Amino acid sequence: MQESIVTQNTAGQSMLNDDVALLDRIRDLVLGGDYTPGTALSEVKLAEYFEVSRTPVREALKQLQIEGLVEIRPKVGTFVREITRREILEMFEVKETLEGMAARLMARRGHIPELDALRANVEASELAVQRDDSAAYASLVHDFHETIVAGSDNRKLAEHYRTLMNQLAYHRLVLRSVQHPGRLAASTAEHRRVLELIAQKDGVGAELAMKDHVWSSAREVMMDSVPRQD
Amino acid sequence: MQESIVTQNTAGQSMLNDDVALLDRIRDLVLGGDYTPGTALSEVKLAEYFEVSRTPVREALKQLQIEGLVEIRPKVGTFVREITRREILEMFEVKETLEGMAARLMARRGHIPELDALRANVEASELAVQRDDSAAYASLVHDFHETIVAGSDNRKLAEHYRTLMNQLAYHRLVLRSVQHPGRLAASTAEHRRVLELIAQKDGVGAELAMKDHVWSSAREVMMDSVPRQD
DNA sequence: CGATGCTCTCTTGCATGGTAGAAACTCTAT
DNA sequence: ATAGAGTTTCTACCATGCAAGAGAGCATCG
Repeated sequence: MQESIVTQNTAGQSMLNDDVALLDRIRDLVLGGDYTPGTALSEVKLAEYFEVSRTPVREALKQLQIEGLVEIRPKVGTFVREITRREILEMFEVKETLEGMAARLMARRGHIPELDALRANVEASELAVQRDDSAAYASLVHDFHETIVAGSDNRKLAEHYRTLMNQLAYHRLVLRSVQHPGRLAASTAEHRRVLELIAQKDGVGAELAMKDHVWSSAREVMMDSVPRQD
Repeated sequence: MQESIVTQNTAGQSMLNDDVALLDRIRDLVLGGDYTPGTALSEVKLAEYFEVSRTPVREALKQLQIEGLVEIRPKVGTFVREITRREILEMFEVKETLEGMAARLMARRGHIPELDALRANVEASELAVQRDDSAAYASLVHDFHETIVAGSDNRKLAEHYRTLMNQLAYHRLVLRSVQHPGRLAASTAEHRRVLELIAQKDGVGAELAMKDHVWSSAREVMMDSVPRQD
């Protein structure tokens, strides 16, 4: 079972990036979605595919277990974990809180470079909505949230946020839900609202607006991207 | 340099707990405070002390690096990281947000076993204050916060919280600041306030009260336990 | 005396062999 | 046919050997 480790499309680009951390490459493999939950991830197979020994593969898998993406059953094997609907809901709750916090912290900082970046981002998003360019939009959404987290100027918050997003495989979820025509415009309006509240240094308002926004998009994503699996 | 790996007191109890994860044992060593920041943690020395090979030690150190407790400089060595005052402040900001979230989530759950545990905890704390028993109090403070996080019924939140507390070495910090006579009574009053708001299912109120409380204790801890080091 | 280059020793990084345990498979007996 | 015990084969796990880089110390040269 499970003859080839990876699909052809990723094999094409795996020629020159050898300094990229093995951990990230294996994580992308797991998040890539080619594996259904329960699939075995053999140390040996992965080592052969990535042309390294079992030791670094093992270290990476151990980390992925801590991140919650795989499950290592001692002396049995390593398997792609099933992420339950409940877990995704919990992650969105944490996401809502962390991003709300980030908006609040950024608002109290006054005029900083990230604010200009945010304004540029929202304006680009509005253009993307007009052109109905959902690919560009998905990328801009990602940047919007990253910019606010960076603008919070709290590195620990940023670390927790990054960990969370890795577990959520958020980008993949968004790509599917962003297709909804109505949601695109609504989401952008919410972005602008958050931006304006931050610009007005209204920390509490920005936090609430951000939480509302996260929750709206969570609802949207949970609707059609996350199957009822338990 | 650094002749003995561990102090005598821990050596006494290290006889029967062999199934305890090596990661936790090394983390306790680092958090134990016997090492000043910058101290080298040799894989070989640790392996000899714990009577295992370098491989599991290496895996544990890699995880501690991700947790932010040590710094691995490739081909040079592994060193106890210096945690800056700024970092501690950032961690308290995240702590404030996460615990506020936990209180809010717990409040909306209604009558659950954790609520009774919380009430018992606060009453025990009030007794401990009367008896001026700061050792018992420190333990109860820990349980109070753990109970609220558990009561939030959000496992992802609990995971992030645990990670954060590991980095903060919070217990050590509290043990020092709890000596302040005035703070003990004030802190307990804040605990009761949070409890009552949760019992009344006032999620927003509980969140705000919790955040206030975390911030007050953070101020206290930062005052005398955290030296200005940068 | 100072600066520069070399060597030697220390570290982590990686590869690999052997071990123990879990699960699946087969063969046997009922 | 089915249940059970033995065996085989897979897995993660750990120990260890080797390699490569970083840095300290020393010698040598200006």
